[in-house]
Amino acid sequence: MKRERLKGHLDLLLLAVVSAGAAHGYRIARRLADASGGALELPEGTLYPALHRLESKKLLKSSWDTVGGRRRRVYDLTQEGKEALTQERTEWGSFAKAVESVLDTA
Amino acid sequence: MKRERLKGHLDLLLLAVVSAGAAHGYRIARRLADASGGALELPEGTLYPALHRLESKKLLKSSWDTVGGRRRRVYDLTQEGKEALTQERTEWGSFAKAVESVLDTA
DNA sequence: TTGCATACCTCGTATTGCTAGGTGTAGGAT
DNA sequence: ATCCTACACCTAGCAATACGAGGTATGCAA
Repeated sequence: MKRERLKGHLDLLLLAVVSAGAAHGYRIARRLADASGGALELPEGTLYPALHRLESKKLLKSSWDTVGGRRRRVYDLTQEGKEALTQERTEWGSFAKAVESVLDTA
Repeated sequence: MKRERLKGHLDLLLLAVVSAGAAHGYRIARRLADASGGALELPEGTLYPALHRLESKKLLKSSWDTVGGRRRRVYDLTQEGKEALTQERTEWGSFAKAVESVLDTA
């Protein structure tokens, strides 16, 4: 997958994955990879800054957890995040449809 | 449409539109808008630099034309451009499918 | 004790879409 | 005559963000 392809769609994906249940970063990445059949394997330099951005935008909230001596930051959707996800889904739909139309025409 | 959503997909769209027949910038923008039902209306500051990029990458070639006193730069696909388009289409397909899978799962 | 999976982080870079501003032609309306 | 709209091109600088590279640390199995 060409890099930068995610640009503008990563928020949607992360919010969607977290909407399936609160999870820590590493698990989020695993879920994404699984759900996409391996197509979406996020480098950590992409994942963590993106989660921090979403938290600073108040779309996610986090809390620290310790399991078996390992610390995890667990993320969950905020109310705003749920609304943003709905909006993002809609916009993805329009965008994908528009692209498909262009590709069909050409 | 949230801005930046195009990021990483603009090349595909431009190549696809030009593949329907050589055209100058303004016409390319019109075709894109038409084919997408108005969803994809490129600002000129997006369009022209993108065309220049594609030409410098040798995916498009251009020549000047004058019609009714107005000068136009007409773009057409190179062989490399045709191959890149095929590749881009495939990658779009995988990407879109991956995103849909994630959205369906979540 | 070596290696792997788990688990987090940040800095710097490159890419690229967009805003804002600029140039100029043609033709119709006021 | 003047204004407005559509046509048609361009660039500089900004902003956003995905990624590569590098760093820290735990638990467990070979």
